[in-house]
Amino acid sequence: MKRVTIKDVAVASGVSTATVSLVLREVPVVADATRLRVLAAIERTGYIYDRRAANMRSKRSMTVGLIVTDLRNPYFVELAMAIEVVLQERGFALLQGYSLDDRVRENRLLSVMVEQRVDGVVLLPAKDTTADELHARLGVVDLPHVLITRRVKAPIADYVGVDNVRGGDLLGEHLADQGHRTIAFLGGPRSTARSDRLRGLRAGLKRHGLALDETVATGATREDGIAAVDALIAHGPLPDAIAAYNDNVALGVMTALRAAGIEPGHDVAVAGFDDIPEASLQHPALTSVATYPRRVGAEASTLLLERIERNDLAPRRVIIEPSLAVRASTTVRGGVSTTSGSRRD
Amino acid sequence: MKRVTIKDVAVASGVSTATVSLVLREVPVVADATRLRVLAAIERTGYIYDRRAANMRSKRSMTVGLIVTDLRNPYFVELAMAIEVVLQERGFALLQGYSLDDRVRENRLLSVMVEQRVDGVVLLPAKDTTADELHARLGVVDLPHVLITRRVKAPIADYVGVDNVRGGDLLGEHLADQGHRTIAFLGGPRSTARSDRLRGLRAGLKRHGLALDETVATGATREDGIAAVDALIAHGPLPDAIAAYNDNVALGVMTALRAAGIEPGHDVAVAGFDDIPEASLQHPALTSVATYPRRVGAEASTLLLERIERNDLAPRRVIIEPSLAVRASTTVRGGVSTTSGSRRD
DNA sequence: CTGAAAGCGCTTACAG
DNA sequence: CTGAAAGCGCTTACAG
Repeated sequence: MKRVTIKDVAVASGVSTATVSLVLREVPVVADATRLRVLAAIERTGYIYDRRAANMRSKRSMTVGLIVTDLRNPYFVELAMAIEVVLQERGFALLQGYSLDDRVRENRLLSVMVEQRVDGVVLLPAKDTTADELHARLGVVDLPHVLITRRVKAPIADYVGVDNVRGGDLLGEHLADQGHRTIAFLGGPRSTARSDRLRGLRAGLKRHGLALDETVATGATREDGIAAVDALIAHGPLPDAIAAYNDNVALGVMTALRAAGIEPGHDVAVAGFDDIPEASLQHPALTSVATYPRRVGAEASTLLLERIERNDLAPRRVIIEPSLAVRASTTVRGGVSTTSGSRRD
Repeated sequence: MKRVTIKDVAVASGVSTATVSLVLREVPVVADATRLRVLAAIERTGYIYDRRAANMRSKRSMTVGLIVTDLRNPYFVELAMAIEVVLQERGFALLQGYSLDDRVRENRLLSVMVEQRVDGVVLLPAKDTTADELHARLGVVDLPHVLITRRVKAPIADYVGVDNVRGGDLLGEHLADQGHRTIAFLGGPRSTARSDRLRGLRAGLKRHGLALDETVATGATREDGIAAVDALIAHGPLPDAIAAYNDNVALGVMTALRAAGIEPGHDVAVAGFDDIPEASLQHPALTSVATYPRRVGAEASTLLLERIERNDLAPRRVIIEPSLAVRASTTVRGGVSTTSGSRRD
């Protein structure tokens, strides 16, 4: 059975294909009587619009690419879903892929997206992606794109991220305020996010005359948090507080402490970054630096849509201000009991 | 600047566009000398393949649609990522969307995918999706598709899921074996998965002369688990064991118990379904019925690829056998201490 | 092994 | 307000 095309509809309604096209795109020039006749023919023939053919001719694809590293981090899930919802509403289809933090996979995904002629790309770069690489893939073909969350050196693209230095600083201040004197930082892959968080944390603590015990960079998973605590316990006395690279790691930290008979929040304070939904749903609830993935996603979508309209804009940067969600995991031990609510953006 | 096309490459290398096309598709008939000349011209001109144009002519799109409800459930994340990896390897681009369990959103996503002429669709149906609807969207246009995880009534499509009755039965047996006498089932939206799990659980318990206290159906989130426990506590004495609709709910259950000063695993046994990665990373580690999302994803991908090749196959069903991952959350109290390892598929 | 021509299903000027 | 013709960038028969 042959596919029904615009031509069949034209014949069935006694008009030209151009007129059918006008009706389909709801261009308001068509006379009402004609329009109704065409719509009836569409109904009758079971015609289905071929957006690919349309886009091919009109040089748009109404498709956007979205690459994140790994959805097993709830932070990335929030980000991806926020972007999907916004772009969906604007009529775009989303070509999505996961780089698994692997440059080779990332490159392959970008190639496919370029060959499929997406109108633009939102990219959370793999941890070792370079600006040169992005230029070769996207810059050369002049494809609108915006980077999120992770910076690359010498960027020449739009970027949306959070002020991680500020976030670290907020947390440092808070931990010092709560009377914690020895603080360790655990987990996280070497990245701009990690070094920024660490730097801010140091600055916040320093103002109170405190320093930081850094431990080795690892990954960003719960397993990494567990491993880091196991290593910490093997090494010697525990710190008063543990600041984790992110909430995923922090949740691993809480599990490992508990497994060792140490009550998180009570015996050792624990805090994380991102304020993923799970953070407020722990007991004790986890103090966390909120980094607003939904807002990052919304901003990134907006920037991309603007750039798709006109790609001659200078590179822009949107930096989201973090905030601290104070909860029981850092306040019980210090004695300053707080009934801080959860917050969601 | 004009886009470089196959025509430019043809001119630059002194052959016809047909020959360039043969080179691009690596059809092995082209003479080596010619091939090299064309490849050089591609390099020189900076030509980039337009897969959309190619697909349009050849009636394939090399694109597959994937719709899941909500990535905030780690089970769906595993599923989505497994499918992405398999199809990516086979050269397909993935158009992904989230229905948020909303039929209207699901329908819009399906429309877009159909209009974009995807080669096939993998769908995790929203909870109230009907077979009629799917037929109207997909059946009428003869679009290959496979349903996963949730059944719809009177299906006429390929389906991959897990044997939830069997899973419930395994858990019922285990809880009875461990000496738990009063058991409650908490959470979950009304769906085939829920009623199957419940039915199996009842059967397993019944063999040991035990019955089940069912509570109301809710959602499938941690919040739902917390709310269910709060209601349970308000109502009266706690059961020996709580079987949660899924691990998400079970984790909420553990949090709520702990917040009430009740130690999960020690004071009340807790178990879930799915064996998401977090399950084995809790303390106490969570007993869970493993439902193998990665395997479901892999099977679904295979079925879809086969159906894209030939769509006249009769509907097929693949039912994955669940297994029980026994951990401390159900074994400590019963005294039968088990050092069951974690398992991942 | 290579080329000339037609065609995939639309939209886009351009006429009228 | 509507139509005839050309064209988007490829692949597909068909010749030779």
